[in-house]
Amino acid sequence: MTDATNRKPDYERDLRRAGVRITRQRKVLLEILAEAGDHPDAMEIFRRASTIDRTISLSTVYRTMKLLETMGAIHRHAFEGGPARFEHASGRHHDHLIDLDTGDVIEFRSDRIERLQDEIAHELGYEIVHHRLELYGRKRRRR
Amino acid sequence: MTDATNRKPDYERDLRRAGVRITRQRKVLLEILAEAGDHPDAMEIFRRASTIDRTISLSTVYRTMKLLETMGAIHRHAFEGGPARFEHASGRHHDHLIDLDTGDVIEFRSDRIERLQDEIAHELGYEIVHHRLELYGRKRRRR
DNA sequence: AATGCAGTTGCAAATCGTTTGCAGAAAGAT
DNA sequence: ATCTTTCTGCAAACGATTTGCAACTGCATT
Repeated sequence: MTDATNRKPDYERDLRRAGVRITRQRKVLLEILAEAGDHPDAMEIFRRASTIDRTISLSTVYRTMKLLETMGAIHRHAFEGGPARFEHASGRHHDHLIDLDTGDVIEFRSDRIERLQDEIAHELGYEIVHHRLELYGRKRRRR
Repeated sequence: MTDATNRKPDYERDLRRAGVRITRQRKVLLEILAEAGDHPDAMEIFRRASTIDRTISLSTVYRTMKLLETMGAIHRHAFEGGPARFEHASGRHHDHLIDLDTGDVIEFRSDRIERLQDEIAHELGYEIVHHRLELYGRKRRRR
């Protein structure tokens, strides 16, 4: 349904289409999400937004994230039980490798793993709705 | 190191060995964890413990879970960003399939997936310390 | 069995991340 | 320009978890 191949998705159009208003603060947050190359949490998004629009509130960040999530525009992660971190849902599905030393998040995908997951769920009598695969590791000492 | 094949691990011995005291409340909590076939959260553990020992406090549940976790005696999960849920670490490693309708947690394991994960991490220049694979799905309509 | 002390507890208060009630502000249709 | 409805900021509420503290208790010692 949603065009998932575009580099920069037109969130505003989606929002308009969903009948929600395009407010100043939503524009700012959308912009930040589109530009974010990482996986910021609410506080970090709030900080970034504040530099553009001093009046934005943390509540609005949370409310907007929830809105965008239910619209399927972003994904919410909670690595290691930490605070929720967000990323735009524009690209292809992928999983995450978290660098335990730096906290960096590296994206990857494996069709073979996806296929195996489906097989397993199927064997157990289930249909997968979504899944979450997180690898936690550290850089291999380069010898 | 730790005997991972036993049905019922001797937590008490491990605790003693680690130089921590075997208190009345720890005995109760250990017992509950050993018996739990599910993945209870702190409040649920507290409830179960209360039926055995009326004086146990929720703080002690949390403190003990943290202690056992750092000892490697239990694992902590946070499915879908919910409250932490615990399980004893005695058995073999496994992943989880969460039934979205009932909340049931089904354990499974796949050596093939584990192997693929290692490969992927390796390709990215990483060594996996641990990982987390959660499948969220619903029972397949039996036709 | 009594003693001593560090480790442990229950309680209440604090903390963290997140949500919510409310009155005022501002989209967007008319 | 006006109206209706949605949205906002603020502060207070919230749920899960942690912590400070004074009282208590394992347990090693006499």
